Amino acid sequence: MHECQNANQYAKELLVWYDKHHRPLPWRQNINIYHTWVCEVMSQQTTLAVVVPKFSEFVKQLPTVDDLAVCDEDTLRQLWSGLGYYARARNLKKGAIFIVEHLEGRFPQSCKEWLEIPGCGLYTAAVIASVCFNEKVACVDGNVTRVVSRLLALSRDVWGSSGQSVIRDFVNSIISDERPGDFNQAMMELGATVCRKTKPLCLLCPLRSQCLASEKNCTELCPPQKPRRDAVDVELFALIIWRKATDTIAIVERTKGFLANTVGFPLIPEIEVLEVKKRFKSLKQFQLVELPGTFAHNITHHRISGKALVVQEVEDYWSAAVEDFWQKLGLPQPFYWVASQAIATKLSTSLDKKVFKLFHVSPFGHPNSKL
DNA sequence: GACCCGTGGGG
DNA sequence: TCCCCAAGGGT
Repeated sequence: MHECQNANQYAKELLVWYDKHHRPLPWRQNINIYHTWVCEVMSQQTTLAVVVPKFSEFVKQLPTVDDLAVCDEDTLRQLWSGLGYYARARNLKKGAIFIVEHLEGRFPQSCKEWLEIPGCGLYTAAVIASVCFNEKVACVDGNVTRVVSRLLALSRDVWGSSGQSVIRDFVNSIISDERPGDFNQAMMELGATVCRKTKPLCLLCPLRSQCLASEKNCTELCPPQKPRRDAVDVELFALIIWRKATDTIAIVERTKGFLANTVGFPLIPEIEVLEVKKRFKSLKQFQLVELPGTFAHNITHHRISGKALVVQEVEDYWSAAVEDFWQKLGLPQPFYWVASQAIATKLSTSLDKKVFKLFHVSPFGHPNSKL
């Protein structure tokens, strides 16, 4: 097992290094519970270079938990645009509402209490509790897992729940008594900048003399690679349903599956396109144009290849039969009409922006061009 | 435990 | 161009 006299040594060396070398991230300037919460949720599975500007804009537009709790969905989506994993934004707002409505706007004070907040798991609750409340609780993310697996030369699986427990127990055994928050951030910072996945900079590492993987020269084997799913190819169509009379375009709220909790163009599997085309073609009020070109987009392990179909209503039809027809088409609901000039500002997902680009550059599709 | 969910940046 | 991946959490 790990000896206690070493525990202080790990923390001591690490904190000396951290004080000297940590990056000046915006949320590190002065500790703010709301800021810490927002930046940690934003940072989940996301690179910090992308997070930093998004974080600043987010807390500028929504400075307090009260602002977040009452913000409109469109604002939230725009602030989250480019970050992905949109459930995080939904949970963040749910958490804000919970804090405002059930905790009288007072933030939870411990790791255990933070675990009750939507979107806060073991990692996030531990970071907030240690950084904001000086709670001595280990936080274990991908960086920390890598650092510890090398310190202990663990080449067996460390990503499953039992492996994560081993990592967490070890970190709890060496965590600083005086500065648990800085210690946790230091472990992550070390993993991000020195104990990197590939080409670790062992010569710069403050823990080198205590690192078994460095000693055995086996950093490449520790930790073992996370298992990954094979990519799956998906073909789909985006529908650009455009009312000429009002110059508006149909936007749907996606409630499940890909891009849940976002709004954008209706998406249908390639295999259903024929049926949809047939239904529109049976009505003289519509003209169909399949835009030239395709767009490529990845969602987790799905490799999406997409095309866009413009469905233009050249004579009035929707005003009378819209609800019924929409339902018969099996398109996502609810939907609403957005002025074509305002479409670009409504879209928040990368996929929708790619679709819009196909539309915008096309002589067949541009709202300002004559069809 | 298995599987789900986005995106931008880097090699 | 293509593949890899990053300060995870929910179901």
